[in-house]
Amino acid sequence: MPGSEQLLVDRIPTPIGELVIIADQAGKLRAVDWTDHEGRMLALLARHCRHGFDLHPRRDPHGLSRALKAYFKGDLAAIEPLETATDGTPFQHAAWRELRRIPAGRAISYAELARRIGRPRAVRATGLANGANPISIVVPCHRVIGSDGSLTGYGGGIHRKRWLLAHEGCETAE
Amino acid sequence: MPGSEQLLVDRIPTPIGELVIIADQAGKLRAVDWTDHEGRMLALLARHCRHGFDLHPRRDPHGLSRALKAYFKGDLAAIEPLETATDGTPFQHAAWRELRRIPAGRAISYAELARRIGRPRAVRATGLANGANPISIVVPCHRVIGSDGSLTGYGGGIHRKRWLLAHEGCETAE
DNA sequence: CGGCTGCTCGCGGTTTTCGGACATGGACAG
DNA sequence: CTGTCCATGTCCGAAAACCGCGAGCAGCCG
Repeated sequence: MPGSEQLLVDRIPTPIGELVIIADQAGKLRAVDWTDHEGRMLALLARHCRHGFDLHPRRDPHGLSRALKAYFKGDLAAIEPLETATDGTPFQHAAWRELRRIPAGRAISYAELARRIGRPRAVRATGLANGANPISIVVPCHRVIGSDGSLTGYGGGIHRKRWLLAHEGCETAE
Repeated sequence: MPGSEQLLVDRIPTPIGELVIIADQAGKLRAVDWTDHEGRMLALLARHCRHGFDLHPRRDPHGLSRALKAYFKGDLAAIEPLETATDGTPFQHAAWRELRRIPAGRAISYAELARRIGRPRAVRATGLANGANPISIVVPCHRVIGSDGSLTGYGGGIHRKRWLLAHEGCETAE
């Protein structure tokens, strides 16, 4: 079918569940999410690929799986150079770009994130944009927590957010 | 920009105004419309090419312009073998496919068209699908008229519909 | 008082929902 | 013969709902 995106998909195990990795032929990440939320992820993808897409299983596409495995083994910086390609509104892009500037081991509040993208009052909207992030872990939406230090929410489940922050050596309240 | 469609565009004069012809690299027609409705056409294209598209001027792409010129010179069958590639809903595709089965020189009613695609009661909807046709002339939406023989409507203007039907040797009321 | 808890309300981008318009025509009432 | 009503698919605009928040305030307890 002409015009339909040809995507590469791989799956890797992690201490907190299996991860699905989707890349395009240019080597850019299109989506990363937990297997048990695969439906939601595919729905997100489908919304942006109007012409449909084909998923081709491929071991370690463009070295992306290797990088993610390294991250889980303790090489936190392994995911930093990875390139991503996502659709989304200008507001969402601003939020996601800002997320990648948060270093591992740090966590900021939703209010702080809103401030950094120049929309200090769009606090709740920032939370929404966070939840719409198609690329878990690499775009570290888990590094944003409540102003009072509580973990608030996470698409993959709070326990994973807690694990990831601990893995990155971040002391958080609660 | 990766993922954006590369399209070829040409323009030809006709007795009833300039025509814009848009083809893809595979040689299939993507759109045909009158210059004075170009805005509407581009909007239609944009709706279906989410990732954007680039238009490259090209004389007579894949022989399509030549075929259309031949049609206007009297070789009515010249446009019949041309291949098209369009987006659209299943209902629209059914309508457009059925349109191409109407021979030059014939005109049927919206009700008859609705009957032929198996939705005898979706008469008005058929008119809408007709109006959403991106490929004027080649997909001959002008060959559909009111049950009482009146020309009803046409995206490019009624006068063009009348001219086209006369050009094809079709005697219509009004 | 000082500190903590819990509730309420406003914030703003995105998604969903809803109502209308339209390239018609047949049935039915007056 | 004329007017009215309705079926039917799709798009568009407006309006409302939805939330991965956070500040402000009342109430409660030592």
